[in-house]
Amino acid sequence: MKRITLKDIAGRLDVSPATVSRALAGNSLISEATRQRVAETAAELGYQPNLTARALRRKSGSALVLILPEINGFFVPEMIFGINAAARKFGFPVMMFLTDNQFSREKELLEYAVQLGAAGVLLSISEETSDYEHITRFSRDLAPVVLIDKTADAPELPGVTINGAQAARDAVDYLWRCGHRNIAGFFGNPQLTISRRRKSGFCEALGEAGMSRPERCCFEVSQILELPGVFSRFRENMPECTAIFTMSDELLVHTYHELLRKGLRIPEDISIITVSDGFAPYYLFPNITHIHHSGFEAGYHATQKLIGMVTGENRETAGLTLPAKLCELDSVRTLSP
Amino acid sequence: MKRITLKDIAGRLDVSPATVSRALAGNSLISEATRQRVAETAAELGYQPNLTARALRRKSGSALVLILPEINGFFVPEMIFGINAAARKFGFPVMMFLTDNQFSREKELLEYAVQLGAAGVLLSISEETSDYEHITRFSRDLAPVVLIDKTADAPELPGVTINGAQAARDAVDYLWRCGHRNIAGFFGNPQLTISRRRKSGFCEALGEAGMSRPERCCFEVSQILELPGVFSRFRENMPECTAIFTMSDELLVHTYHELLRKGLRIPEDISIITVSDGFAPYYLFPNITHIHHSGFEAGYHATQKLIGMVTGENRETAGLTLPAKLCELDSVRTLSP
DNA sequence: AAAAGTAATGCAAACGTTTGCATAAATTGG
DNA sequence: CCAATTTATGCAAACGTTTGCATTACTTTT
Repeated sequence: MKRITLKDIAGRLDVSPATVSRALAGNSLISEATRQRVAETAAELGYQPNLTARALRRKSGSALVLILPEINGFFVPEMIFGINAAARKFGFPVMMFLTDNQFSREKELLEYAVQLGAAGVLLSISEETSDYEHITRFSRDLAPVVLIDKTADAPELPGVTINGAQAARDAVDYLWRCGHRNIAGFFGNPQLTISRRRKSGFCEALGEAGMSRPERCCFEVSQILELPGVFSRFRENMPECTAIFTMSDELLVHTYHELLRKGLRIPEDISIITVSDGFAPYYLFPNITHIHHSGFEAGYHATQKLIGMVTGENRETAGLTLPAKLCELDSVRTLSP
Repeated sequence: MKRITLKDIAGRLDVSPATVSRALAGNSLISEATRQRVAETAAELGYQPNLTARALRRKSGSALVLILPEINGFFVPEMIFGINAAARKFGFPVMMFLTDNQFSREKELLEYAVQLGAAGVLLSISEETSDYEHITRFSRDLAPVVLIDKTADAPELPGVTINGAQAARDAVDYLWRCGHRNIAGFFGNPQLTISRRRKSGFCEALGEAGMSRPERCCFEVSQILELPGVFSRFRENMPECTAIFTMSDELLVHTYHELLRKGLRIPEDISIITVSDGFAPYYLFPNITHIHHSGFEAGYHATQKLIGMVTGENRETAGLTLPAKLCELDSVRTLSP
């Protein structure tokens, strides 16, 4: 089927394609009468603008490119939902790509974003990424970039994330107030800024509470498959542990599984607290006390910020730190002194 | 920064843009010598093709459009992973959109796919969709469509999914073999073909095993928030129930939660089996016996099929039914007769 | 009534590629 | 050595939109 173009409408009405274009765009130079007629015939013929041609003429498309290291069932779905909500609100399509946590692929995909004429890029950096030059270059020369969730320590790159250190501190403080003195923390890949931030918040809070060498209480899990091994080490090193902090939902559910497998009851034998977007905590039993971090909000705000930069309405490139809030459920026991 | 175009390369080498285009495309008309020189200068200048211009000239882009009703943490992430794997392998970008399970939005997005010049569409239909005319029209006039996971009973539209009825039968047969005679089934929105198929498989299997009125054992949950209410009804109606079948991961984890909340032990007090892509079953405890349905495979095959249709290599529009396999873990108890 | 201004529209180029056709140069055959 | 063929390249149009700059037809001012 041949697609209807501006020329077809123009031909029907005996006006020029330019007039039709302007009429549909609501240009004030066009008389109300023709605007009407154009709108009618466009509807009648079922005209659909060719966004490819438009993008070519305008020298840049309207699509946002979303680059994620991977897609798992935790946090990412809600974040994508938020991204989509904001993108739809402002009429931007979203193209999604996965880097599989590979630096080389992250670079390739940024180049690909150039080829596609992306209006802007939402990037969650890969585990392997420690050099941000490809990103700064892209954002300087080509299109705005906003980092999301897995952000970097690069001040010139705006990022949207929670204050991970604070979230970890809040968790530790809460456990401490509940009487826990023997607290373990489970963290993801230490390569990632996000892991380091949460770990340092955790350690600082323990240190300030008077613990010496809080690093002893930290367990790092680069790949989720390593968890059972790390968990065994944890059991050997901290047999008296009364509470666990996990820095993500993924660590939570797998740690939960290990705990139940060892016959430990939550929270009678051991307490657990996590950072979460609030889904997993509700389908585990008992419901898991957590520091709530909305994936939807992160996605929505990052996209809104990016669109602001794309349209030029928002020039400031400061990042955004989202609040995280304690959500007290049933997985932490209060110890009597 | 100005992007490098074919003309820039052509200017440097004193050849025409046409020659450069052909050289880079590997056209055999171009001499080996110039092909070399072109390749070198292209690399030197950092040429990146403008895919927008290419799409305009070719009258259709290379992007695949993925339309999903929603994005949750179950099944969808793996499916997207599979889609991305196949799309990358063949060099197709993927644009993702969500319908929020609204029919009107599904239609809008299909139109939008036209505007974007999609090469093909992967569609998982919304809960509200019962009329497929917009889809058949699109696939007839514009670009190929492959339905995925949430498919329709429309023979002219190729779909990739599991044999849901068979999966449900397998689950029932297994429970029956384990000695269970009082089996309940939990199903999603009955509007969806996928729910109806699984439910009918469930009922048929129970019927063939000798149960009268197997519909009594079916519980339908349109919105996951309704689950607690439906679960209460289940407890009243089937107090002697010894085993539960859930048709999806989402139903599984929430049912699991309700069971534990009521103090029921799995599998001592009650057995549970589900259809799953094999993630949730491993992080719950005990590990959940399930009929395994790979989301990755579904996504990968659907995308491969779509690309085959796009490139014209694969003309046949028959759907694909993926195998589902029993994975025996620890959540089903064998009852002694 | 001529000059100046305003309103509505058209012309044509441009965005970067691709491709049918023409052409030029090199090679072959007679 | 000329004609026929092959090989390599260029020209120009096309894809559908947008937009600066004319142009036309009115209306207002002097």
